[in-house]
Amino acid sequence: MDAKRERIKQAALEIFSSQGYANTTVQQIAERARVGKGTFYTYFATKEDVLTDLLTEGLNNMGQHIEKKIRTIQGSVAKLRAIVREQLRYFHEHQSLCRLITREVWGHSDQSSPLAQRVRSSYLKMLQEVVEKGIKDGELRSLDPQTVATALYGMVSMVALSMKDLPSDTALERVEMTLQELLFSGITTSRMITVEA
Amino acid sequence: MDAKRERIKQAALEIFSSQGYANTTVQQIAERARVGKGTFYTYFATKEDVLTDLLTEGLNNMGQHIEKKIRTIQGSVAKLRAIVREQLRYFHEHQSLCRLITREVWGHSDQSSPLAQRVRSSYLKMLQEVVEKGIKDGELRSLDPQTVATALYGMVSMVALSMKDLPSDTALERVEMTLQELLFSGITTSRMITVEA
Amino acid sequence: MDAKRERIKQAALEIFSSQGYANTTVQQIAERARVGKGTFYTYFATKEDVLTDLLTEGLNNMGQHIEKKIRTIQGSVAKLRAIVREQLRYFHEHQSLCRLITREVWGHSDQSSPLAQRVRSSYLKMLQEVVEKGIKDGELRSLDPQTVATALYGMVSMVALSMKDLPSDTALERVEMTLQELLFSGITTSRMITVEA
Amino acid sequence: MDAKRERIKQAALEIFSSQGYANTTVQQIAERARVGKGTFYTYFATKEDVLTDLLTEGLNNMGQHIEKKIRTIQGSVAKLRAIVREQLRYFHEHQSLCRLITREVWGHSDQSSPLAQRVRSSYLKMLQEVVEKGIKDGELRSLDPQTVATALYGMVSMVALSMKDLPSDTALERVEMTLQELLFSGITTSRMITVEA
DNA sequence: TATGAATGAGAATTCATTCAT
DNA sequence: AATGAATGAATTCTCATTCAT
Repeated sequence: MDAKRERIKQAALEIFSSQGYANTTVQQIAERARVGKGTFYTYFATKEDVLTDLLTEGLNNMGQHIEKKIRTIQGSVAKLRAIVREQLRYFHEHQSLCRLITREVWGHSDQSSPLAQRVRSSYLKMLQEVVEKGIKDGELRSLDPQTVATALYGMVSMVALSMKDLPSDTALERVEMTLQELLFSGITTSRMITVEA
Repeated sequence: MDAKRERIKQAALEIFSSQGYANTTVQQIAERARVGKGTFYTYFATKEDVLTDLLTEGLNNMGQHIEKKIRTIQGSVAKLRAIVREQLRYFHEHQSLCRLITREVWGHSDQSSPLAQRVRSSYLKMLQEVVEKGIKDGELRSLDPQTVATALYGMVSMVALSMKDLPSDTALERVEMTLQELLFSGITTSRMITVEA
Repeated sequence: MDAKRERIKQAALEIFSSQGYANTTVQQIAERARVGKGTFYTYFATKEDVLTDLLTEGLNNMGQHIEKKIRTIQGSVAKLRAIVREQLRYFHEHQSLCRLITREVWGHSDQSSPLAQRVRSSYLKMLQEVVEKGIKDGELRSLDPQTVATALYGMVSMVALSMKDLPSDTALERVEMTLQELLFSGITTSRMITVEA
Repeated sequence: MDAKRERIKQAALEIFSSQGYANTTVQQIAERARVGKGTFYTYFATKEDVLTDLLTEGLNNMGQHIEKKIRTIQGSVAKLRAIVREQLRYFHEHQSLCRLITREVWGHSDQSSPLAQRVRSSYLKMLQEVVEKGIKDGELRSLDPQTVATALYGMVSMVALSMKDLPSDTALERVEMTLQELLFSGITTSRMITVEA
């Protein structure tokens, strides 16, 4: 039964996300997954393994989900719009995952966790490439792509984390619109005139 | 000697930030602070107390630091500019604190940690008020202030976390400019025309 | 299929001998015997049962083997010679068994393991009887039979344990001769003159 | 208090010897030493560390004790006599140590435990040298020194293990005399005539 | 009969906290 | 005030044994 492995992962995700990885005991995970403590170790070699699994799989899934959505979209601006929309929805729907990534990936220094480093960059790299393309095509302003990608990611994920547990769909849409406006047109009423180097 | 208390706090901050709160032992903190393990408990009742201290004090300090900077500044846009600048510099200079907040405040669900809740909102509230004022004055577009405040915070802090350990001052300035441009004027070359409700 | 039972015993013996009983898992035994872990329990009720089986059977086999060899031999000295020769060869050929006996039988206090007690004495008793007969017949000097039997056993088995894994037959013969000389004629060049009580 | 370290070692020795290392829990050691379980780890890094300590120290002590005794003795035969006497008394007085060595040193294959290898040879080497000297001086017959040393060791230690817990001193003396006779003059009434190569 | 997934009792080890000095 | 030795609760992980297939 591979359903058991999934049950364990799901249980782990939920508890990790609410208490943090380090405060979670294998016992708790097993109980929530309704399996024996020993069974946990039939499916995962160590407690850390579930974490790794959850993080890589979670980010991979989101990455694939989003890539599929934007593949057919023309134009970098439109692509970025879709990314904001999808990342927000994904993290909103998988708030536990988002919290886990924030805690265990962004909350670690690169040196102390090579996993964090790896996981972090996989998704960001895609964002960055979209931004670079947009700049080359003249659709986007010439800003440092890496900074832009990170800022976009940070903006969306922290907003997702702030949303109360189950806001109505309209609330979600309003938040999304706010982020889109902010990101694409800026916060000011009058457009700044900037002379770029 | 109150210097000892500060030494302990500083030591704790550094180790918490690089290993995470839960993976840090009181022994390690004491060693780094060059005091005996028992001495730790002369100054703090529990290990968690240092964390609480660091988080509240850290965010308070940043809040006060920034409030002082913007007090004399006229105009909401100018104020926000200053906030972005100062928060980025503060988090860059205190990357440990930033990481700690990300881990222990944003990485927790509100329910599981009332402290997180409290700490989180104290700084955000100020941001939000500046945004609200700006909207009322017509300087800022009419976007949801809470979302904008959170987005701004997330953007800046994740960018701060991404900066390699000791970038040159010019690098810092370039990142700052990118964020400013992004936030105030948006990412697109052509201003979106949006009809607002 | 009773071959399976033997496969399991053989596998257990080898692993017990090299890692010790307590460090050996049923899993390892099953793997080495090329059966499923559950199958182990078709043939043995508990892990300890295999150990008991191996020890009693091993010592019994050696006992029978040796008794058969000496049955037709006349004279106690000749009998003892044969015993030294055969025990050395048996333990050399079954070094695993010898190590197991040393570990699990001699390495336990009598109280803690009645099995040890029983197993130990079965073979020693035979030795002792041969010695007693020899003394009565005037072939052997009047030394305490129990001590002599134990000494002989200890001498032979520790030497067997010391022999590198696969010494040539001539090496084995040289060792055997050394033991025979030592035991029968003593270590000194000049015969000690001892007045016996 | 370094007495505590000794209490722990003594407790460990006793329990290891009666139940075997692997069956002994740190809990049991701590209880018998009348300290908390955690205290055990103040003095020893791991459970294995006590074992190592006991084995090396035990054999070293015996080695030194015996070397001191024989240093002033002239003649190899006399030296060997003293060795038999002292090893027997030492192992009789420290039966726990003897059992521990038998179990954990002789009961392991060399490959599986480099410690065993090392510990085993340290004492045997000394024995062997005495034998070699005796042969060179013509006091001892020309037998393989390594085999003789091992045989002597095995003989004495297994006899020591067999002695009921607290035999009278006269019993001990009788056993000692038996071993001496056996080792030096051989078991037969008539001296074997052997032509040596 | 053969199997291996499931399980929980149990073991080593860690660590926050206490307390006597 | 400062210290570190002492402690036991708590945690991860192992493994003999059971049992449904």
